[in-house]
Amino acid sequence: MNGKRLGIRDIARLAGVAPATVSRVLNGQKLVSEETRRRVEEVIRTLDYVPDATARALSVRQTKTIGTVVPTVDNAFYASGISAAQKYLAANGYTLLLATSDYDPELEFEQVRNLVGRKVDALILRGADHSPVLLQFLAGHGVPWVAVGSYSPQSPFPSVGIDNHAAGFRACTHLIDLGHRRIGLLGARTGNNDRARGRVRGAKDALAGAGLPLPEHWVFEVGAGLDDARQTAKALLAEPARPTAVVCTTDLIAFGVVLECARSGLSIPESLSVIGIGDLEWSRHIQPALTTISIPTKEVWRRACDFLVHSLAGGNVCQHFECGFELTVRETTASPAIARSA
Amino acid sequence: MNGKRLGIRDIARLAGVAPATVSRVLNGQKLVSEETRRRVEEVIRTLDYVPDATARALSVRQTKTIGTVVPTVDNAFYASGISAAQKYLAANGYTLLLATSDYDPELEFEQVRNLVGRKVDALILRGADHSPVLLQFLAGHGVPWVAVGSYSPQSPFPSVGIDNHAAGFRACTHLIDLGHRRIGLLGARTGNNDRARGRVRGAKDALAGAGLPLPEHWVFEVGAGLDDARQTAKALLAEPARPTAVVCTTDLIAFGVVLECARSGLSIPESLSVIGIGDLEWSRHIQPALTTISIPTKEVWRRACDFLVHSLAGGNVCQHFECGFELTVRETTASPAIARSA
DNA sequence: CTGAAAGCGCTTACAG
DNA sequence: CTGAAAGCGCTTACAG
Repeated sequence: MNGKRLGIRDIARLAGVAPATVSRVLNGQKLVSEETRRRVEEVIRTLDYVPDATARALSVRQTKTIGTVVPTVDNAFYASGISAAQKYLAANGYTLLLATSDYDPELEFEQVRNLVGRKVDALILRGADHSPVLLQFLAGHGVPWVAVGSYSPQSPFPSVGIDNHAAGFRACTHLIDLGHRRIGLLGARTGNNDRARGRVRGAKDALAGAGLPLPEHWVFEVGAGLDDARQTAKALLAEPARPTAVVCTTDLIAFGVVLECARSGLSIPESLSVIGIGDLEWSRHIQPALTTISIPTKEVWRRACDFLVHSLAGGNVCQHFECGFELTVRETTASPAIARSA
Repeated sequence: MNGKRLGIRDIARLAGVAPATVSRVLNGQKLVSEETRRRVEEVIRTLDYVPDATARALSVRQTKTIGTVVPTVDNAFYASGISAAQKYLAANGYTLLLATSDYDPELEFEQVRNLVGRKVDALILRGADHSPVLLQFLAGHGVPWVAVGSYSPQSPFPSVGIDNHAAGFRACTHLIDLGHRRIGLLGARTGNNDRARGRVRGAKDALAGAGLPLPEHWVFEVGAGLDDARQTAKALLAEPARPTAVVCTTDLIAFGVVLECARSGLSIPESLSVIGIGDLEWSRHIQPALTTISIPTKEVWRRACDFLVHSLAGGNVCQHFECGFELTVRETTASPAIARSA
C-alpha cells in the first residue's frame, strides 16, 4: 500500500490531533470527545492501522502475553491443556507464548530464561517440582507463575490441579475393591515430576493400607511416548508370575498395556485388569474402553490462566485450587474371579 | 533480589563502560576488546541480567518471533506440526506465537490481526485458501507468510506441503487396484480448506478415470473431531447398499469408521476396506492397524519454518516445496474377494 | 575499540 | 477535552 509502516503519528496527523489523543481512543479512554473519537477511528479504519504492541509493551511494562513450557505438545494430554489455555487467554486479550522442553530440565530453564527476556507477564509451568535456581531466577526477576497439574497447598507458589496422591490411591483402591490381590504398578518417570511421584505413592499407600505386597518386579518405570509404554507392557507380560491387575500412572501407559495385550492375544479384563489416570479422548474409543481416573485437564489449565489473569489485574485470588477427579469405570477392569471362570 | 528491574544502563555503570558497549557484547559483536568483554560478561552473569527483548525488538524492528494460527492444537495432526515447528524455531532463536481459530475464518483473521500487531516477523498459515481481504491485509502490512499443508506452485505465496490431489488419487487408486468397484468417500469439510478439497477431487478423479460411479449417498462430508467421524460412520453403515470400501480424507475420519465397525461387529477389512490420509501415531496402534497415505507432517512444518528463517535472513529460498507422501498398507484394506469367501 | 546521542512507536503525567 | 514532552530499554550510525 504505502511506503513505510504506519505509526500513531501518521494517524494523528491525518486526523488533525495529537498522538496522545490517538493513543487515548486506541485505549478506549473516556476522556475524548465523541466527535474527535469518531474522526480518529475513521482514519484508523480506512488505513487499516494496527498499533505496535511491542512499543506499547515497552511503555506500559506489560506484554499481555503468558508463557508456558511443557515437555512437548505432541501428546494428547499437553495438547489438550495448551489448547484450553490458548483459548482462554485469547478471550482475555492475552497471547500464549509456547516453548517445549522435551522433558529436559536444562532446556526448560533455557526456555524460561528466553520467555522472561521476552517479558511475558507470567508463566505457567508443569508441576511444582523445579530446581532452586530456577525458582530463584523467577523470584529475582519478579515473574509470577503458577504450577499446573498438581494441587500443592503446602507450596509457597500458586498451584492448580488435582491431588495426585489421591488419584493414585483411588485408582489402586478400585482394583483392590474388585478383589485383586496381585497388583502391579506402571509409573511415569518420577524424577523432576511431582505428579508422577504423587500418583505412584498414592497407589503404593493403597496397597500398603490393604496389606498387599508389591514385589520389585511388578513395578516399572516407563518413558514418555506410546512406544515406550508398549515396550514396558511387553516386559510385564513376559513376567512368569504376572499380577492380575495393573495401575498405570497415565492413560498413555495404559494404552500401551491394552495394545500389547491385544497383540499377544491376552484378553482384558479377563486375564488382566488395567486402569489408567487421565481420561484422554482415546480412552473411551479404544477397545476395550479404558477404565480410568478422569482428570478435567482443560479446566485445570483454564483455571491456571484464570488465576494469572485475575492476579495480574490486581485481584486477590486464592493461591491454590484443587480440581476434582473421578473414577470412570469402563471395560478394562473386572473382578479376578472372571479370570477363573473364563 | 534488588529493588527495580535491571537495565543495560545498570550493567554499563557497574562494568564501567557505556551502554553501547554492553549492547555490543550482548550481540556478540567483534569490535570489543577481550578485556572489556570479559568484564561486562562477568557483571551480566553475577547479576543474572536478561536483556529486554521487547526493547530490542522495537529498536531493530524484528521480534524473532513467528506466529501461527491453526484450527486447534487439540488434534494429533496439528499438535505434531506445532511441536515440530516450535522445536525448529527455538533451535534457531525464534519463539512461536500460537493462536487458534476453531475452524472459524473470522476468528482466524482476528488472530492474524493480533499477531501482526505483536509484530511477528512472519506467519505460518494453514493452506493457501484465504480470503482476499486477509491476503490484502498481510500484503499491506508487509508480513511474510507461508502456507503449510499444501504444495501450491501456482500460488503467488510461498507454500510447503504435499500434493493433496495426488494423495487423494493415490488412496483411491489403492482401493481400485485391490478390485473394489463400490467405493465411498468420506471427506472433511471442503469450505475454506484447499487441502480437503484437493484430496476429495483426487479421489473423485481416480474413480472417474476408472469409470466407476460415485452415487450421491456414498459421499459424506464430515465435521472435525473423532465423535463427528463416528457419527458419519454410523450413517454410512446404515446405508442399505453399502460400498465395499471407503477412502477417508483424514486418518481421524478413518478412525471413526474403524471404531464404529468394531462397535457394530462389522469386520474390517472383510466387510469393508478403509484407507485414510495422514498416518498419525494412532494409525499403527489401532486394531486393525490403518492403511493410509503417510504424510511427513513434522517435516512439512520444519521446512516451512526453515523457509521463513532463511528468507528472513535475506536468503533466496525456493518459494514452493513439495513434500512426498507414500502409501502405507496395513490391515484395513483387502481385496473385496475376501468378503465373498468370508 | 569506545562513547554520546538520537531514535524505535507507543503512553502518561503534567499543563492548559 | 487536548497537546507537548519525557520516558520505556534497547541499538546504531557518527565521532573520536
